[in-house]
Amino acid sequence: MDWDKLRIFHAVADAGSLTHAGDSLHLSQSAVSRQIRALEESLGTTLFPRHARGLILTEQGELLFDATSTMAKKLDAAAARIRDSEEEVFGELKVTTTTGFGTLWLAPRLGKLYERYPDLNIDLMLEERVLDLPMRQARRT
Amino acid sequence: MDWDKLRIFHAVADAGSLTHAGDSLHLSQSAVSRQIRALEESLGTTLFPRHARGLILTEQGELLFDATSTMAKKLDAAAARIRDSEEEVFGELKVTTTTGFGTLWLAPRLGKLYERYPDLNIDLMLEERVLDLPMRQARRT
DNA sequence: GCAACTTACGGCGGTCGTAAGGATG
DNA sequence: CATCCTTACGACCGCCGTAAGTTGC
Repeated sequence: MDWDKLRIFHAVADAGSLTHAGDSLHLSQSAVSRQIRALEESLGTTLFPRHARGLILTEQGELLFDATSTMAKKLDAAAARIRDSEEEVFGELKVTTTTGFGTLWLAPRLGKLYERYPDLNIDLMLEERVLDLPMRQARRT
Repeated sequence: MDWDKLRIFHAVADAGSLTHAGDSLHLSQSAVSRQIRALEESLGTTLFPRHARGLILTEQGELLFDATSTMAKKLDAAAARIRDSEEEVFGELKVTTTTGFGTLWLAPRLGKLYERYPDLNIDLMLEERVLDLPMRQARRT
């Protein structure tokens, strides 16, 4: 089963017509029609009565629409939480390392890290000696 | 957002590796890899740490996995209920109509109906006169 | 007749699988 | 060193959009 067809179906059931759903999905009416037909075939059932003026869900359609509504809701909530969780990474990060390692390995990778977490303040300290970590000179402030 | 990628993601998180997920999805490992990458890009986050021996979910991955688990569960339940609801149609259906209509319009369509509901027993009575419906001669037995 | 859905068809985009490259334990 | 993931590449499948046909009101 292709889950993306469920997304299409949900839009159609929500919009009440293939045409309107196609607009909001940026898809042609025929594309939506084919997706729905394929979904119906994979489920072995009819989701919408044939040829109604405004589409009405069958009993099976209602069942599926309940499911896709929950799915859409869960997905939105999760996406929102994911976005939030990314913003949680901030503050200062103090890093100490040897010059060679810092230059050759670390520096090229810091760009991506900073790109992902703009609120992260990175303090890179390059020295030839290795800091004594138990002394807590390298810590998150 | 392509919902089908969520299905792939769910299989991967469930299996714990791209390779194993590919097996159960009947997809190659590289295909799965690309789907996951595309999903990560569309979400702007990282779902799995790079290059771990057995894949481990990031915090965002856990969030998404919660959602897809619920989605998969809802979908399965709905699909089961849909299958059940189809089996509810059974019994005998007594149909009366004029010969012309029955032959030209109705008969070709009964095949599909019977195909969908094998438990439905159709009793087709062709007559030239129209039955008097209020007399309850056409009823569901 | 109009508005909506279905279906046929040609074209293009996307995804697949294979295979080679790089990383990890 | 074995296993897993990533990436490059060529090919193919499938889906899209257009447009014509059909149905219901």
